[in-house]
Amino acid sequence: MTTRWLSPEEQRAWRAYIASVALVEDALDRQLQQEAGMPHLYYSILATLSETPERRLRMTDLAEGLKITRSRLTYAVTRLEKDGLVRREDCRWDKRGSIATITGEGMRVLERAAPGHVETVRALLFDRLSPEQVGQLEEIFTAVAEGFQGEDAHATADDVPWRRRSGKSCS
Amino acid sequence: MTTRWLSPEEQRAWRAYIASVALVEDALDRQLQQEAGMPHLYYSILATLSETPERRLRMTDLAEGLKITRSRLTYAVTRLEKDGLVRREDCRWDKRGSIATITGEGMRVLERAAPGHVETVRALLFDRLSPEQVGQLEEIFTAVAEGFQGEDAHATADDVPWRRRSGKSCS
DNA sequence: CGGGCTTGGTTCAAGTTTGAAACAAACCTA
DNA sequence: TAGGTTTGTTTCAAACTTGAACCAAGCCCG
Repeated sequence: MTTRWLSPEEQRAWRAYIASVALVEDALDRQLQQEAGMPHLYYSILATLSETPERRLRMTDLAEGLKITRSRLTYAVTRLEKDGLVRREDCRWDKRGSIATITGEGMRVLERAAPGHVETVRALLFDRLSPEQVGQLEEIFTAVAEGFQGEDAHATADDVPWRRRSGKSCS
Repeated sequence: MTTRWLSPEEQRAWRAYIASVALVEDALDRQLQQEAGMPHLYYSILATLSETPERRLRMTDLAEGLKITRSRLTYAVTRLEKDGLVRREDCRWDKRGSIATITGEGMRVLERAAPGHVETVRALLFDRLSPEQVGQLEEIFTAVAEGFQGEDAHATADDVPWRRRSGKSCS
């Protein structure tokens, strides 16, 4: 089948998207590195843990929630643990499991960094959008994210190079 | 001033955005790694060079166009050069300058990879959006990107941690 | 001309990410 | 219940990114 290239409008959209994502991620990383001494992902790990009822999450669930690989998470948590912001505990029900908890110190760092982070997100993104656009943004990326949901359910997953096969949640 | 936290809707939009960006970038990297043996950025470097009238660009211009740091580009071009897909030439007008050109082999690799890449972009993004949403996407990220334009022009740039100071284009 | 500042690019070490391989514990199932 | 498969996590080496430091080459102005 002959390739359906991107239309001019799609191309413009794609380019604007790619450029913005790079700029926003960079800016976010830089801001958080400055104010909290960690990149955005690490902040997100703390944030995710802090929002959980027990302030703890199994590694796999955390990785899935953040859409990152397990090994990336392992590395990040090891660093955060070294910094005393996160602690690892054993899972009582499943001896294979490892549970990450945010420490008091972790909470303090997070709370100290949060305002600046939110300000930055606003400055970079929301301040530049109309209320309708915020709604559109949500719909667009909800749709995009949905495209990935249940990936491994399909038998075709193996054929498709861009799909990541991964395990199921089980916390 | 007390922090203006994100509204629930903003929060949903932000999360969907963050998750999708991670998923899309990963999928893109994986697909290109499979089919072209290089990550998305490297493909973009080739693509950018190929679209230029002379199929060449100064390092700084290339870096600015792709919104990446010079050092990142240096590394990437070194690799691509090692693979024979890009060549470095001296800039005659400015002896400091270095110009990256895409080689014939680079063009071939690019052309071979392009259809699969476009397919993937469609599958991940455009196939999931209505025509109106494509327009919205473009407007949203054009606005976001514009927020960064002329960064260094402002005297306040130094105060703001998320801004990257960089030189002007001069090709 | 002769510093001194700016610009274009690379280099280097430290940090991060990737993907495959290794392990161990849980889960079948015959 | 033994043996094989799946699941949860880590490990390891190779690749990549970051930011600061460095080196030239252009520029500017007295």
